[in-house]
Amino acid sequence: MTSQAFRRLPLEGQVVPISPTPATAPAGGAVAKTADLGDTKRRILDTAEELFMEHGFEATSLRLITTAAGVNLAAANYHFGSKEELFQAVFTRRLDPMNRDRMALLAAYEAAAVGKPLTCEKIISAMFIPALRLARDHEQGGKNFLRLLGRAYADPAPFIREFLSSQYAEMIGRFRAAFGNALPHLPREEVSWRLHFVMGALSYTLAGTDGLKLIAQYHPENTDNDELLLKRLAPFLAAGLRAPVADVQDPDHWFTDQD
Amino acid sequence: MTSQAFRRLPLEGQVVPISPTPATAPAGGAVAKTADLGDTKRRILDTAEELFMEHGFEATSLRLITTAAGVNLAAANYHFGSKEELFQAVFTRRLDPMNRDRMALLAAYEAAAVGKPLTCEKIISAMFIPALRLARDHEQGGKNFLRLLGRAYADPAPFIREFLSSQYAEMIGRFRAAFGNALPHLPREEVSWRLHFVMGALSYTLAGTDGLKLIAQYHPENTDNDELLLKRLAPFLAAGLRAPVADVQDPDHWFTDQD
DNA sequence: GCTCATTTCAAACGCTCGTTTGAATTTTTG
DNA sequence: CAAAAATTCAAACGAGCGTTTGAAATGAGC
Repeated sequence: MTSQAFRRLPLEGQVVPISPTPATAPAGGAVAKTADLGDTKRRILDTAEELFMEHGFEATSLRLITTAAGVNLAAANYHFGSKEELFQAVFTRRLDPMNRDRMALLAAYEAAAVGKPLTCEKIISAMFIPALRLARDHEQGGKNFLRLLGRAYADPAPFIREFLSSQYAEMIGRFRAAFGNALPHLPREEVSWRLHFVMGALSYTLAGTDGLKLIAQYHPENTDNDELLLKRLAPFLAAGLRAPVADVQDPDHWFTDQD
Repeated sequence: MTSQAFRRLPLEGQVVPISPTPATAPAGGAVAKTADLGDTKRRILDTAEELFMEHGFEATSLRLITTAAGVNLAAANYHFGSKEELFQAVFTRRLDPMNRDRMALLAAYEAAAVGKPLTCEKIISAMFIPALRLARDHEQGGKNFLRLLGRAYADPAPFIREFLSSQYAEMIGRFRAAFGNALPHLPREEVSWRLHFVMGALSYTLAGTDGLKLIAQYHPENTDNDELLLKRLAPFLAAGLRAPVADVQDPDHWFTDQD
């Protein structure tokens, strides 16, 4: 507490108010005259989003980011404080509005259903539609972010895990409750497990790593068919959610017979 | 090609023959007198497995591994050549026998079925049982490895992706064919997609990151219930695999109505 | 017991990393 | 236009990285 008392940070920095109209206003791209005003921050964010997606957090250096963005190395620390804070800023910019949309959409569905429980497909669509909007609106940046998000789910770095947990806590709680209402016969614990599986398939799909080159032979470059992808995933997950509960007390069926 | 002509490597190293009886012989643990013979290599492998699982590839340094293993830093490069080769050795040691078991089990099921197509549950169990055996046999090492494996699926490092692809190519092909026979009404492309989703949920579950603290409130320390976990996952996935095919040509149902 | 190959060890190499610094520059303000 | 604030810049810091080296220690074979 002696030498590093105050770090130089821009006065505007760190406080990132959620834009009231994030979808309609391109957030800085409309102003034509001073295109370079506040451009550094956005350029760093965009480039970091792409490179973090491509190489992961640890393997992406600030030098790589700032060089690719065409800005000075020190600008990253000046505008964001540290590499971790930059990483979080990349997420907050898009994840916060997306989860807000998800919860708003779920609430709209529930209000329209006036008490009746929603179908699983409906709840799943409340999770998917905001993700698809993100993928389409910011044409390439959005897709980069979804892949980055999918990979971050599996990143072992503690600060990433804690950050994502805090970002997702509220949304997960709402959707768990919704699935619980949609599947009243299912034990609450089973609902949690299946929501876990849903998140797994979703994040793995969004990550688009295609680790096993499973789909590559059919879609060597799956450029614009994120919709198609999620439209195949939704029925799969809905059917899984509605599956009969396994008899956990009778393990013999699964794991002993091998004929 | 002038200075790095030949690297010093142990004569036995790099060539890791698949043990004919990997499950019965503990592979080095039985010899009591010379417990330190060849112990360095195994200690490095075990420690690397645990630390790679805990921190990921990039964030785990060789110094961290060798210090925790109680061996000299240079021993890692001496026995394995490089950090990447050590990483691959960690995987090969367990992944190769596991996938071999999976294919053997699938073949045994198919032989017993004499031409009749297997059920999805049966095929899934051929994927799960060897993984469960791994989790139980080497009591803690196996579980560490499964979590490491789940995380590696989402790792963006190119050498990891290529390595896993080559390791999995044969097994995935066999299981895709099996699922194709089990679900003859499904287009082949749809089978590939659903196998992709299965791998996603499986890897996410095996990784055990529990990024969103979904299950934590019920199982703060899920120590010995990997079986339970996979027994919940199997019905979920089987139901998803059998789900009716989505009408891809009619996107309106999913993505336009929001009432 | 001597020889020779194998393994271990401490030390160093060159390099990249995230971060900091202080001056130069640009933008804003009065 | 001058003063002040905000931003950019080149340069450097200390630390940690993977890897290499050559000598010391340990093993096996005759």
